[in-house]
Amino acid sequence: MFTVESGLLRSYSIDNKGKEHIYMFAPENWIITDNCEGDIPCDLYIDAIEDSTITVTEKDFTKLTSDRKSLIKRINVLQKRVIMLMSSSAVERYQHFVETYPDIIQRVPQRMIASYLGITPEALSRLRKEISKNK
Amino acid sequence: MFTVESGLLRSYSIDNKGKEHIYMFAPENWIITDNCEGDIPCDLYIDAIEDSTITVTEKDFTKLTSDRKSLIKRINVLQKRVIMLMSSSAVERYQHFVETYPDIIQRVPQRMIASYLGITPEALSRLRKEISKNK
DNA sequence: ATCACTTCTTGACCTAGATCAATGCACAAT
DNA sequence: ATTGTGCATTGATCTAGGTCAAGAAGTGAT
Repeated sequence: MFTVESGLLRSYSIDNKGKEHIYMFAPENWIITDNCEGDIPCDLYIDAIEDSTITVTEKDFTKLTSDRKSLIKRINVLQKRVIMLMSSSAVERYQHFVETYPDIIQRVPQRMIASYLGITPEALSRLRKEISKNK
Repeated sequence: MFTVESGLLRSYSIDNKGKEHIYMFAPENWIITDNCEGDIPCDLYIDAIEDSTITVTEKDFTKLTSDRKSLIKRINVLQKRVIMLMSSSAVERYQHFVETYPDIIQRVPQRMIASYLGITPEALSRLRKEISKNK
């Protein structure tokens, strides 16, 4: 976990085509971290855009209150979502959604899943058809 | 702040064309909230997709530690980012970025801003040209 | 001054997904 | 049984932004 005293850092991911996607900028007084918990790979790189002075803090998950843990978990979900929205196609986002929330998919109408994925119901319908065809 | 005991909730925003964008689903044992702090409008609606039982907790920002406040602030930034990625055009995202981080725009190369916005450097170049023309 | 390197711009073309309009299909109410 | 009403599907067309390739313009090293 880095606290930026001066300068400017960035965190970014690299997608499967080697393309960078900047996740966030961290100027003076910002905190930047990869938000990774233990096992899960975070796919987030951090480097400096300007000469910077930073202080490094060890994040100690064992010491976190359950309340803070749940906030961090939420940040991780959102982080994944931002990265997916920037770097994945509708098909990839749908497949990721199915894997991550297999139960929810049974319980909500398709137009809502489309809305969550950021596409139209029409696009979702076609994309599902395509997937089942290639199965 | 709602804790879902059973059932399924969703939170969503409505864009300027009246279109809904689901921000997240909340099944059993999830916590869902609008993450709004006092003054800022959050543009996030919550309702139930299935019959649900929930417990309501007042979030009391005055009692939050500064550490938790900074986590919540980060969530709000991410939330805005997800909603923008789903519902706004590249031009709108760029303009929002300029307004929100006027200083950063001077300090990083354009291709990085493009990368942050989720578009290519070429698209950003054209979009800036277009904006300056219509100014 | 020149070469190498990188960023930004511009042009031509292409593709994923949006939009609009029509149809089919389930389920509920009478 | 029939009439609605909302959801999913399909087709035709359109468009924002991507891709690829070629300049232009700035910067640093020799």
